[in-house]
Amino acid sequence: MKIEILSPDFFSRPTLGVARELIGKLLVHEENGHRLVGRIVETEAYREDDPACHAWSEVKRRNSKTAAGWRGEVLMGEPGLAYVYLNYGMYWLLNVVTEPAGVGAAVLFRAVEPIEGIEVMRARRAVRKDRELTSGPGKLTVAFGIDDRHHRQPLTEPPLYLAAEVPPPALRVAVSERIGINRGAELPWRFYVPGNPWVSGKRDRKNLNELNDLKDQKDLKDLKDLE
DNA sequence: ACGAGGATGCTCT
DNA sequence: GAGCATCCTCGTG
Repeated sequence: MKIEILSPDFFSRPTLGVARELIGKLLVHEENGHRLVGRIVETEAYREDDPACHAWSEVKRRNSKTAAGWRGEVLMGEPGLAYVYLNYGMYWLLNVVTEPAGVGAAVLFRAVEPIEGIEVMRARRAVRKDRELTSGPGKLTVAFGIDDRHHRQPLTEPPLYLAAEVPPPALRVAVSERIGINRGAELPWRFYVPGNPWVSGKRDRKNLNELNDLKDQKDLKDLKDLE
């Protein structure tokens, strides 16, 4: 499999476009002599002007000097860095920082399809079906061995990085509202591969709107920067 | 098949 | 003390 590591330039762009284009890309972790590879099948965008974004209160407060030690400070940092945080006290969630430095935004990785190193993933995840290995944001970090150690690390170089498959796979991309949030819940900023078994949540979920149908939605204004 | 509830810890009020 | 970008188990039908 021929792959090309994504550079910081890829992430230094409008967040919705990055989130959409990350669908089909690869998440790779090289560790202990083995290589874990997953194809990204579900992402969510979290933008600075978005009440669900962890940079929201900080931006609203117009506190340009972010307090040292604030975990979300990296969101305002260089594109391509990892933002990793503990959610519900138990699960590390992986994001990649987007947009130029100074803008607080990121893309959350919600699901990947196992491609390589599946034995290691099975060993880390005590589940019966392979479909359960990486079909959720907390599941995939366990399967890939991602935790606090990766916070602030660049995802543009080994051992943990994002890459494009050459040639790229032909995948459909669908859009829906984001999962598990209250504020900003109506924004259609979740991207996924319709029908892929590793997409999180219940199967046959509603909202199978194809991306091309977004013209008909009133959120076109927000999605303008997908071009 | 589906829903309710518990585990568990950090952040903000 | 509440809320949280979750996951799993154990009820019930």
